[in-house]
Amino acid sequence: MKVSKEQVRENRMRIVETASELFRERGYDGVGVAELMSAAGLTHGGFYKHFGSKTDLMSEAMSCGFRRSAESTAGVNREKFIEYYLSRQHRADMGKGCVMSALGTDTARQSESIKAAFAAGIERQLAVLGNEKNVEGSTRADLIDTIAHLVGALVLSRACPDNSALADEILDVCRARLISHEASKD
Amino acid sequence: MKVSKEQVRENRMRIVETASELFRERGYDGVGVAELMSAAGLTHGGFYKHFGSKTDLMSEAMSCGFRRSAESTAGVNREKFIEYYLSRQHRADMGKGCVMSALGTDTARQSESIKAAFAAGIERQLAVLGNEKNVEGSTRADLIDTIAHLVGALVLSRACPDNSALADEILDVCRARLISHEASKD
DNA sequence: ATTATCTATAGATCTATAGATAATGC
DNA sequence: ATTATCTATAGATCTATAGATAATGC
Repeated sequence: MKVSKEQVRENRMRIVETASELFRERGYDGVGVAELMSAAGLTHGGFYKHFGSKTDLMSEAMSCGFRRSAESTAGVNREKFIEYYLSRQHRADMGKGCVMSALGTDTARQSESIKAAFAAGIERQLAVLGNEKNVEGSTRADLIDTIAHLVGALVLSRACPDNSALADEILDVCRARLISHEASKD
Repeated sequence: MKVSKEQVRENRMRIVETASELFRERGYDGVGVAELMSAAGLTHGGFYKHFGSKTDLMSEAMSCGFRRSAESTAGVNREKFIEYYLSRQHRADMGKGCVMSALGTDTARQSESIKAAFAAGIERQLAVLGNEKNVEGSTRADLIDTIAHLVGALVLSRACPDNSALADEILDVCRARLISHEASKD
């Protein structure tokens, strides 16, 4: 049952990517190793040849999620980013969405090494947003402020009953404020 | 081993309050019924005479936490509230702090009835803030916007390594923005 | 007599490990 | 020969229930 080196690399990557989505969807404690491996098309016993522990995977899954976010954010200007971030679509798909809003609170309860991966992810996101033409005038403080605002709005909206008026109101209010605040600066 | 009716009420309340803190500290999945009851000074078998399930307790524990927050927020003006909310002290004590930032993401993954309790808590918090003299000029939209901003800043700061520069930077940047934004309105 | 709490346990998880297997890669 | 994956399981959880106990409250 041994597989080729390339297959091993591929399997490992698939585990990380599957975990990255599942952890965002259901939380760190909400996904077991067996289920995770099964979702990746493997049996759970094999897990420990790839990772020392479930916690070790968490760091990698987090970095993987941030990398994906950075990729899909590259080239998007501030206004488009805000519109995507506070969209119903993003709210509905926690597994494929922003890591900060999906795993922020989980991370607060975990080890320093996982927090370090989270902080690196924030910096990565700040760097991507800071690179865009349309936010050339933005300071680092502007970007931090915007990101915190976005994360809070999404977290609160998701915690409200599905399709409730309040859930939508939160997104709509914050979107309007965030975009008009930008406009008033120009 | 039967106890008086008053003792029963007292025990029930203590379970809810203990749960309210422990859930905020370690998350819904991070606290077991046995440990919870033990922290409340009881044995775990007795739990199910008080609550139908652990999930049922979650709703009550959440409302309890929001009630406490509303109590301690009453009479605090906007600027003081922001300073407390984004303080190192609040960041360090998740168990006794804001429910929205501690359980927002947990709630997003739970049932509609728990989300309803969360939404009611948001409304309660909005009502308290809206009642304060110093925010008489604030619209509902202003308050929602402010709360989202605060929650996001705290969630991100807590997810960064303890005492890291970034963790403090997030609090400091958002505090300055939130307070100056208010000042510019006057 | 009722019933809140206790002890004990059922049954289902969960993380991690042990040992067998079989295909790769020297 | 090495080793990634498999099956099987150990040992520790976790939620929930069953039955005993003993003090309240009719």
